[in-house]
Amino acid sequence: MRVTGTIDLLPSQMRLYNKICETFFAICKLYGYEEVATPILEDIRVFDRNLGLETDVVSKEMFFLEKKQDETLVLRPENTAGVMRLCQEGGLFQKLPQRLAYYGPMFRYERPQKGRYRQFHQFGVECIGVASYMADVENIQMAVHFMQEIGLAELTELEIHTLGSESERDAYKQALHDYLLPYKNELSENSVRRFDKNILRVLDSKNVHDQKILETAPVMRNFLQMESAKYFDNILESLENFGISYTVNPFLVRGLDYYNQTVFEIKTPALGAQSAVLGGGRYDGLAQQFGEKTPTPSIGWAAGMERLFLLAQEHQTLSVPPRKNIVIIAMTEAFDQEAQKYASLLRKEGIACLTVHEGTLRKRMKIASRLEAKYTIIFAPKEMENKTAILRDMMRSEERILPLADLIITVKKHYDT
RNA sequence: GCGGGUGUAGCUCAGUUGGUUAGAGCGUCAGUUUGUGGCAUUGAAGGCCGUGAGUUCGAAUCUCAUCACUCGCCCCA
Repeated sequence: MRVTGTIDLLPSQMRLYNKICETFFAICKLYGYEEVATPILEDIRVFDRNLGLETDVVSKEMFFLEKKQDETLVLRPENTAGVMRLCQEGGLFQKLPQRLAYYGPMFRYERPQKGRYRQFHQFGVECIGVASYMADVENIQMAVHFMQEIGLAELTELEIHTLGSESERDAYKQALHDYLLPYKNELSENSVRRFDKNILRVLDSKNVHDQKILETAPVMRNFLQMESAKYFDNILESLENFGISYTVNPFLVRGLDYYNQTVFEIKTPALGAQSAVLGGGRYDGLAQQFGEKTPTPSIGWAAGMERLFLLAQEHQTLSVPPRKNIVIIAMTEAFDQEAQKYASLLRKEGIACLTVHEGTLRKRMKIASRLEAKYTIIFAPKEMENKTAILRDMMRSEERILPLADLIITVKKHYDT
């Protein structure tokens, strides 16, 4: 009985899964991002105020653990706040800039759906302490690069927007509120809810009448001061120069309160309702929540492993290498020891090797085949009399008889070809 | 939290207006000159028809409940 909202991964799936992980960390290495790890368990205070008390993630989606005295523990619902905590407690804010990466399980108590699970895994990167817009560009470039490397570039697209500074955003929200208020009883039920909860989300309404009202609504762009506008334009210009295509989505609103200025998402139409596979943005104010005296320019993103995995699996965008095992078959028990001995020798050479001890030769060959054997070595009575063994190339269906003394060196020679 | 759909073999699914021993394909296992895998072929095993109650002479099939999965809404990765 699997717990609701969790998934198992079979060996065959795990290979693709690991390939995605390896790709992520290879990208991190190329951009100079170092891996960190924080606990899955955190004090609730890491998240509640920092993500926003009114956000869904905090208000209804966290897994609580039994209270011990006056501390309340939760399973982390995301990891940007956790990384900020790590930076503070590990003294990393003293040595800026920091470029950090993480991977691990996150937990949100939601209704499971395709690509949405209660335990899911996020890849994330955070660039802390670089105020230049080049940090944004680098970060986004990295995200796009990651998509390309796992073959999802064709299936996804980048959307970007800016929320401006906190004061600019507040001014805009106020203006939007003032504009929409007279229309409030005309708005769709959904938009009314958004009006009260997160007014920017009203902009994203699919309702035709709502859209008509929104046609003449104030736009964010006009509330940006010179500095913010220039910052955003610089990013867009750079993306174009680097050949990264994007769509400016003025309705892009992120679900966590700590974002300011640049926000972006990588979306796919191929996953049903779960269109976002990666999301991120700037969060210059978050470090202060963890004790920094002044705003610390920071930007990062997180990608959902399960969503990437589903896309890569369904669209077969990533090839996983064959296992390339060597399988040793001892045809009679008398050769078991010998088989193990040669298996050990091969492993010492860094070559993956298994032995098969049960059943008829036919049966054992089937097992070797299923183990994706590149070569099968057969220790058979007739050949063993002359200190030789059979080496079978499973792909080519060719065999030859080799002196035992040449076995290791021959396999080693052909293993990587 | 709110809607819709589906639960039959390891997997993907059939199962006719309720009617005797519940089927297929794939997979598994065992054979097909007992010293050779993939292909082909023969055969076998494998199901409390999600769970509980009800209607009925009789339920995989109808009703209710419950659980799980799934797709949307909301939100997000």
